[in-house]
Parts: sequence; C-alpha cells; structure tokens
Amino acid sequence: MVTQKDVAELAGVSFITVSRVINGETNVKEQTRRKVQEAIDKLGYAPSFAGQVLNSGRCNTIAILTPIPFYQSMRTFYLMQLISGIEAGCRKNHLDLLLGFAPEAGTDSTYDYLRPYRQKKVDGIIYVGLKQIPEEMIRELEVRKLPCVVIGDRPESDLVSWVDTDNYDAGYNTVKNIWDHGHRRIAFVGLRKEVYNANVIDRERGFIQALRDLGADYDPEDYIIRTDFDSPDLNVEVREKLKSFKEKPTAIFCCTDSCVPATVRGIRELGLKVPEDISIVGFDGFINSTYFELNTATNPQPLKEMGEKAMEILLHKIKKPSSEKETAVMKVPFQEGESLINLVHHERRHRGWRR
Amino acid sequence: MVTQKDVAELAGVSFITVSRVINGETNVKEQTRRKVQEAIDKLGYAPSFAGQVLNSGRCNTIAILTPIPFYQSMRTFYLMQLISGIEAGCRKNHLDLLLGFAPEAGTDSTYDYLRPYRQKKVDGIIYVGLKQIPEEMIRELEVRKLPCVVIGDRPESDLVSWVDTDNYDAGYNTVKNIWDHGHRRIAFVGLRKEVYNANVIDRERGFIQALRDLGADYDPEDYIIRTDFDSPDLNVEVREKLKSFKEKPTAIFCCTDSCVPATVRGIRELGLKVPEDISIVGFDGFINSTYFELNTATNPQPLKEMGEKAMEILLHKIKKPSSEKETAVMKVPFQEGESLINLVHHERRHRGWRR
DNA sequence: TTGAAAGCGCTAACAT
DNA sequence: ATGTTAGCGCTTTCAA
Repeated sequence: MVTQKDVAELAGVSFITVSRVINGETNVKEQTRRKVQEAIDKLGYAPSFAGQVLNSGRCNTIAILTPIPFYQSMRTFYLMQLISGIEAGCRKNHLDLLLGFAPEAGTDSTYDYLRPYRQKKVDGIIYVGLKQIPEEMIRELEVRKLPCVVIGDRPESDLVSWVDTDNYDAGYNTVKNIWDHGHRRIAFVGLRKEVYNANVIDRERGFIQALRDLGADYDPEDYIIRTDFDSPDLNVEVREKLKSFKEKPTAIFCCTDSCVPATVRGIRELGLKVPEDISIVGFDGFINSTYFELNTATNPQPLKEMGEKAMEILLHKIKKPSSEKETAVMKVPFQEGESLINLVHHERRHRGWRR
Repeated sequence: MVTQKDVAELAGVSFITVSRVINGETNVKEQTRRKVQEAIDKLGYAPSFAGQVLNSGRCNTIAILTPIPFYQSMRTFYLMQLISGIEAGCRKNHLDLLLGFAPEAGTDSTYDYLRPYRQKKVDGIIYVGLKQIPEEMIRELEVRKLPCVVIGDRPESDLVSWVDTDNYDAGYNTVKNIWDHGHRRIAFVGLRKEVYNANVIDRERGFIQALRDLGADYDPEDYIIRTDFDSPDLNVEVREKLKSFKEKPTAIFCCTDSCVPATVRGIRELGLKVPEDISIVGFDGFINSTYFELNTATNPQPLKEMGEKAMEILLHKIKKPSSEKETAVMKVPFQEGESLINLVHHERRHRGWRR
C-alpha cells in the first residue's frame, strides 16, 4: 500500500508535508506542493481510511439498518426509495452507506447484527422501522453514544430521533376524499392486530374517525378486512369478507399499495369490476403502470424526502452529539386515479350489484 | 470511547493482556482472563474497528456497487435478490456490506464514486453489471489491487472475476418450450440496440437461433419489438408493432418480466386476451401474484445463488490475492405458468384473431 | 504467564 | 515554509 511516507520519499520532503498537501493547507510553498502532487499522482497515493479514522474518531460511514427483507415484494420499494434519499444525503456529505440487517421474526438469531456498531464502524444509524426498534439496540446506542434516526415509527426513547408521516391525518383525508366522490360505504384492508406497524394502525384510526365524523350509517370497524402484507391468500380473504357483508361497500381503502393487486383480484373473483363496481384507493405510492394495469388512486409517501430529512437530522447529531432529539412529521398528499370513480355517474351499476 | 487501556486499568493488568483475552489467546491465566472479562463486560468494551484495520490491513467490509437506480421499478428486484444472497455470505464471514452507486447516464458526474475504494475502505467489490464496468474503475482496481467480481456481465479483463447466467441457452430453450406448446409464430420483446445489456442480447440471440433451428417459416428478426426497461410507452410500442405484423404471433417472449405487464396491456388494448389470443413468457422471475394478476410463465434467474457464488469467489481472492480470475455460469430453469397455453386446445380462438 | 516496545497511517501541536 | 514528536487503538515481536 502506498503511504505518505512513500510519497514523501519520492518528493524528497517529510511525510508531514504530504499530509499538508493532501489537506489543502496553505502553508506550503507552491513549488513544494507541485513536487508532492507529482509524486502523489505518480504513485497513485490516496490517504488511507484507517489512519484517518484512528485520528479523527469519525469513519464517515453511516448505516441503514432494517428488518425489511430483501424479497421481491413491493415492500422493498419502500426501502429502496428511502435509500435513494439517504444516498443523496451521503453523496453531498462524502459519507458512505453501510447496509445492516436487523433481525426479523424467524431469522437466524445467532447473527450478531450489532457488531458493526459496537466496533464503531459507523458514525450513526438510520433505522427503517415498521417494526419496533429492538430494546437491545437502544441499549447499544446508549453505550456507544451512537446517533440514530428512525424512519416510519415514533420511538419514545430520547436517544433516537425520528422522521414519520402523518398517517392518521392521511387516513382521515383519504376517507373524506372517497366520501366526496359520493361513496357512502367504504371498507378498509388493514393488518391483523399482531402485525406491528404503527403507520398502518394510524391510517386505520383515521379511517374509523373520518367515517364517524362524516356520519356514516354503519360501524366502520365492521368493514375492516384484516390480513398481512404480501399474504398469498389476500385475494381470498378479501373475497370471502366481501361476500359476508350484507351491505356491500362501493369503495375499498387499502392500507398499502402492496395489497391493491390482490384486493382487485379478490373483487374480480366475485365477477365484479374495478372501479365500476368497487373503487380502490391505496397508500404509499408503489403502484405504477410499469407493473400494474390499473391507474390507482393512492397516497404517495414522500419517501425520498423522508430519507433526506433523516440524513439531515442524523448529521446534526453526529456533528453535535449534545443536541436534542429531533422529530419530523411529513404530510402525505392524496393522489387521484382511475381506480376511484365519482359515484353519481355510476349509480345504476352500483345499485345493480348491491342487490 | 472505551479502549483496551480502560479495561486494563480496571482489571489491574496491562492492556496487552486485554488484547490477548479479546483474541482468545491461550497463554493467559484463567483467573486473569476472568478478571479481564469482567472489566470488559462492565465497561461494555468492544475492540475498535479502526485500530484493527490499521493493524491487519483488512477492514472486513465489501462493497456492492451498481448503476441500477433505486426506483420503484421491477429492476430493483434484481438487485434486491442479489443483495440477499450477498448478505448471506457476509453474515457467514462476519463481513459488512457497503452500498456503492456507480454512475448512470444522466447522473451527477462530479460524484466521486471511487473514493471509498481509493481509501481502501473495503476489501473487495461486487459490481452488479447490466451496464459495462467502467474503464476508470478497472484502473482503480489495478492500482489498489482490489478484488472484484462482476454479476450479470462477462468483462474480459483478467482483473475481474464474474458470475453470470447462460442467457443464450435460456433464450433458446424458452423458444423451444413455447414451440412445444404448439406455437409457430413467436415474437420477442427486447431492448433497443443502444441499451447495453449483455444478458438480454444473449437471450435475443437464443431466440433467433432457436427459431431458425426449429424451421420457423418467418424471419425471427422481423418479430423483435425493441423498447427499453420501464418505458412508459411500452404498451403503445407493443400494440403498434403488433398491428403492423401481417401474420400475428400467438406467443410473445419478453426479455424480462419487467416488460410483461405493459406488454399484456398493449395486447389488451387491441381487444385481445392473454393467454387465449396471445401467450406470454417472461424472464427473470420477478412477477408474482402479489402484484400481478396473471400467473406468468418465466425463467427465474437464480439470483440469490448468484450473489452467494459471487461472495465465494470474492472471498477466495481476498484471502489469496494471487489467485486466478474465476468465472461461473449458472443455468436458468424454465417455469410454466398460466400465461402460456397449449395451442392445440385453443386453435379456434387463434384462427379467429389471425384473420 | 505477563509486560514493554515498536509500528500500522495519519494529523495536531509544537519546534525550527 | 518545513520538520519533529506524540498519540489515536490495536497487534506483533521480543523480553522478562
């Protein structure tokens, strides 16, 4: 490996002068600088990461840590888009990104996922939640004094900052939007209670409250279909639940776009059409025409911006470890789509299927 | 930060004894070891990454470097699944994964994507190709003596090993399979010539050669629809090209599953049905029922295995830098699906649309 | 079985 | 403007 010493020797100066040139210090004679620079170019010298870390205590690396599995599910889009925001922040600040994998239920528990942080291999962590941040991790953050920002959940600990979207609000507004399109019976495709996901729970709360406030003539809780992301039986679950309703919904609000295709399939299996018989509104903004035939109304989360915001907060904390916990709540806009129709124009059809 | 010195002080030994305990050396009295271990536990000491790197010259980190953008396109599934294989290898070998971003056309060219490698921040690189590995990167590999394995392309340089699938073979076999289902006019959805993708080019070559060998009564080259991944107009391009054919194909082989949904849409826009009027076969194995309504015949690439194989090769090279370039070609199996029908059973229908 | 000294590549602080 | 010294946390070598 080429070191400052090698460069110094070739240039006929001491190694400290090389260091000065590398760091762009001003107190070097122009002629010397040129000499050194030539030697650097000739040898292809670049300052070693290890030496710098040892000195500065910073390794200019941050970790993105997540329990989201890297499968071919739409959930990975959530992660991917966050990463693209985080990566933008890294670029700007000359940081590198370490990819960490937090344990998921059913995963190899012997895997020591905290090792890199114990070793101080990163300056900070962005934890992409959706699952709760593990207790032992919080303890580690405390011991190592590692800055951490969570995305998609709101941990109470003072040790972690977070960036989240206003899911209650977005859920509420979505229902209001659907209602404004003339729909009076709206169902919700949500998650089973045992699946922890603070975001979806909030969307569901918004769904329920909006319908109550709007004066719906049914109990919204009765129109919640509970399933799991990527469930292979999602279509069946939707279909059977739909069958069981006395009064059929004219619109379904899916807690995430991941559930939209299977929900549509379930509806079609009943011989019904989307959106003519049932309108669909999703959440997250994953669906696009590249892989789904229906232009879907949804609530696109500002994931890239969330990633960027998380980076910003993390950098504050890295630069000033004494700084306070920061939090940020971002709005989710509603986005129209062909999957949500205005009911007045289609009333006859709906009457038909309600019977 | 807690260092060996702190532990040594608390345990009343010299710091070198702490080092010995950490590294599990045998020449430490059991009683001393216990004393030291207690101090370690009490202080939550873990050996600092920086110190170890400086000493060993190894940073126990490998990079995955790719020009594939992190958007919500199916192409990211390719990357995701590779990563899951690579990650498995990292886990086994106590390595960490650095996520690198190679420049894509149209990207910020001021971004110094090679910095981490110049700094020796990683022990090796896995480059996920599909685009050619940049020349300046090969030069960097040479200067830094950095091991590198490419996935999805076959660079000639002796400096890089590679793992790839046999795309010519898979393309050839796919056509043969479709032919065996009774189809005699098969089209191909491929990429425009200016889009570099060695894999797809090989699939196309297989497509052409198979039809020639099978004695097709048309020139396969006339039945190639050229587009780009994720093109928003893919359906239009397919539709218009289909219209232009005198003799209509009864089956379409898509160079990647990414193109399947839009291809299906294009077909439907002509009032035709999949698979009744036109069968579809894809490639890669991205399509699944979670987000696409049609169970699609395809050629699932063994991506996870490829990632694992790449890791294996990379580790060889890291452990023994003098070792030779290694290459691996993996088979792609054909997978039946409802989107490909046996033509004899549906002949009437097909006659109908051919007219 | 334990410790002292040197050195990995770099920079900050202090000479010259 | 340039060089010397010391030290970051660790391991290797040599000494006790």
